[in-house]
Amino acid sequence: MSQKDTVTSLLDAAEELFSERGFAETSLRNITTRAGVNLAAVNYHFGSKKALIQAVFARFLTPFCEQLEGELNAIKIRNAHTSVSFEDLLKLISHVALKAGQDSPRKLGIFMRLLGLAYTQGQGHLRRFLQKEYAPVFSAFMESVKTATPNLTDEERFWRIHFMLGATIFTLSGSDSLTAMAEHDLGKGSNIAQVIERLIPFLAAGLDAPQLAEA
Amino acid sequence: MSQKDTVTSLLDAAEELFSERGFAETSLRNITTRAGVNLAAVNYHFGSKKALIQAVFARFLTPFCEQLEGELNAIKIRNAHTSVSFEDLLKLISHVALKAGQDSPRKLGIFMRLLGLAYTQGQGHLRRFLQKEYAPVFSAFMESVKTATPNLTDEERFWRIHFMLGATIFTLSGSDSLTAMAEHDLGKGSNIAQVIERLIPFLAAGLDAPQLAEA
DNA sequence: GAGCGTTTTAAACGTATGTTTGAAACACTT
DNA sequence: AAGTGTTTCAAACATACGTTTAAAACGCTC
Repeated sequence: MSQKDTVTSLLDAAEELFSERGFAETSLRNITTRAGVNLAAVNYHFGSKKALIQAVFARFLTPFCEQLEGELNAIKIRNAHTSVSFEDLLKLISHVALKAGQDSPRKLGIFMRLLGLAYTQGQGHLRRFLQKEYAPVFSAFMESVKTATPNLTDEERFWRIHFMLGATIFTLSGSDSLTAMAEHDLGKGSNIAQVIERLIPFLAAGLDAPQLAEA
Repeated sequence: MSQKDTVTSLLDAAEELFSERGFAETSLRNITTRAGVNLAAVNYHFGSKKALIQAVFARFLTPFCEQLEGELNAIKIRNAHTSVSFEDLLKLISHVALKAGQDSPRKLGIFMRLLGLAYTQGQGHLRRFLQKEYAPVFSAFMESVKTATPNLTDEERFWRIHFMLGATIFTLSGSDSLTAMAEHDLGKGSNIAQVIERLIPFLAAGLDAPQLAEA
């Protein structure tokens, strides 16, 4: 009956509750109750609710970005003379993402939902935190995308990347309810890895779509 | 100096503030202050904050769905003997959407952001309201999509529709900040109509992507 | 086992929220 | 102009929130 320590329990509870209800709709009392710890524990261990939110992201994002950076360098070295295709990059990032959430199968879905919330809910402090903390790795990945898609104009690439981001975050963050819907309507469910398998050809085809003539 | 009546001012203010900050983060005092009316006006005219949220959606969605239903029937009659292509359906719905927000150019973006919030934020009452109120039109449109894409398995179509939904909601709801980003990074901004123009080929290509073999 | 830094606890604090109230102001018919 | 139903208003209400506090409990070294 190894009981987790307070900090881990808090992060676990906060992660789940935030992903279910959003940040503002989740109170510290909700979190501490589910974690089975005292209300004051959040402010004692993290300092504030905002800091707790950032810690939830950091726990997932820090190892994820380290892993991504490593694999990115590895593939660049491996393909020093040939070129890295965009589909290679897609597979690379989805592989790293799946591995980052491997301890619990739902983790990746939960985190994708959090990422969606980070985009949509106010939480200016969160955006600033993510920017300051993880921008370099993100930029490096974007540079690789750029050299992998030399046929696209910068503008077209910019927008298509965000179309892909939207499709990914939206469907993976809602994968719980979507697979439930699919199971109900079609009799066939899916797990998140299967959704990603379906997603990749869709994204690859979208990125390769015929380009409108420039103005 | 025609001053709008209280109900309209409240809906306008609520719409903007909700889309900027989310539902829970926007207080009735924020709304009534911006609307220039008394705090009690919300509960007098709408009954509660929840009812106000639903009213904001209804103001956009009711005419939108009526329009969509009409155009859908029209195109079905027009193409009684030929078939309606998926790209026709895409253009149809984007046309109706652009028209629905035509009075103010930002309206569509604002509403898309609200739609994204409806998906991500708790607000169970909202989902129930939207389901009860607008499910029939949505289903009719989906049926048309189904007959327009006979080559897709039900499962593949289900997922690709949601990939498309995600790309659309995500990029259109964030079109303000994304166009700002594009302007900053590339020196070229866009309006929402141009984003939709870029979106359509992307979505069409994704939907037509080669299909994996069934298990 | 005494002493001490760390952690947990129950209680309270101040503030902000959604909602209700009862009187005042208004619009409109007779 | 009186009367009536509707709308506005300032004030208060009860509740929930994030945060702080001071004491108690704990873990560990000497």
